[in-house]
Amino acid sequence: MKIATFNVNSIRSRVELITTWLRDKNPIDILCMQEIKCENEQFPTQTFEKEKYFVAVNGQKRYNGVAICSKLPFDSIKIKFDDPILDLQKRMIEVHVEDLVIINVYVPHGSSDETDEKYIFKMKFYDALTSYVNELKNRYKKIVLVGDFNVALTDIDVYNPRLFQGKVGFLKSEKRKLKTLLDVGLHDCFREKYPSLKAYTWWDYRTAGIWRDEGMRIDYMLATDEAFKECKEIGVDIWTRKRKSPTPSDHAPLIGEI
DNA sequence: ATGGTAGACGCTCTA
Repeated sequence: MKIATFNVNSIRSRVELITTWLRDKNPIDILCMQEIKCENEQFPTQTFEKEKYFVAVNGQKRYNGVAICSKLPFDSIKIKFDDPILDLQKRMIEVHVEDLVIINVYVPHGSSDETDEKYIFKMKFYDALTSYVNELKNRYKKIVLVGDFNVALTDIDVYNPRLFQGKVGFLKSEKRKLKTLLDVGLHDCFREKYPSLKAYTWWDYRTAGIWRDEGMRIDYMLATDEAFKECKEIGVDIWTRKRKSPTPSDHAPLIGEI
């Protein structure tokens, strides 16, 4: 099945572009979205149902919010993770589809520097997420954790490593947190399939970096051994990101076939 | 050079 992770930067302003993309470009089975920026009642559930998707939403006013749309039925929707950090904002949603556990996460951005309380929250969020996945691994073999992780891991994941020195999204401490999460037993599907391929998932609106491919790889599909074994193809789809109208998200979807 | 754009919301915050 084709699984996509896509930070949509407001679903209400993006729904038209996304449905066009879903119809014309990619038969996506499971679409995981972050930053839907609306409450559950405001989510265009019926639009996705018309496209033959089952819908699961963990919405939040103004900021954050995540959702999963699936062509295949899921038996449960998890939006509470019994953790004060993970549950503070609406940043996670989990569904079980066939023998796969799909977790969709929007990791905190972290604001401007390491001393910012939002950055501290990002560090704590990584610790809590790592503990959660570590525990979940005892009960499920095939786990796919996708989303916006707001960290680029290595120099090939940013267009100019020198420029990103000391910038949130490329700091040593947050890279270490993401590596620790991977060390629980998750594969960075894209990077393991393509060890040296440049493929960004985000380009800054402000510098119009998309036109010079000045971006970062901050969206990931992470999978346990058993799920990664079945990962046939994976790549970034820049079709929506290159539209001039309607305005695209600043992220592009990462699509993996598992 | 420390900007720039975009979105939700409401006289600003977040990314």
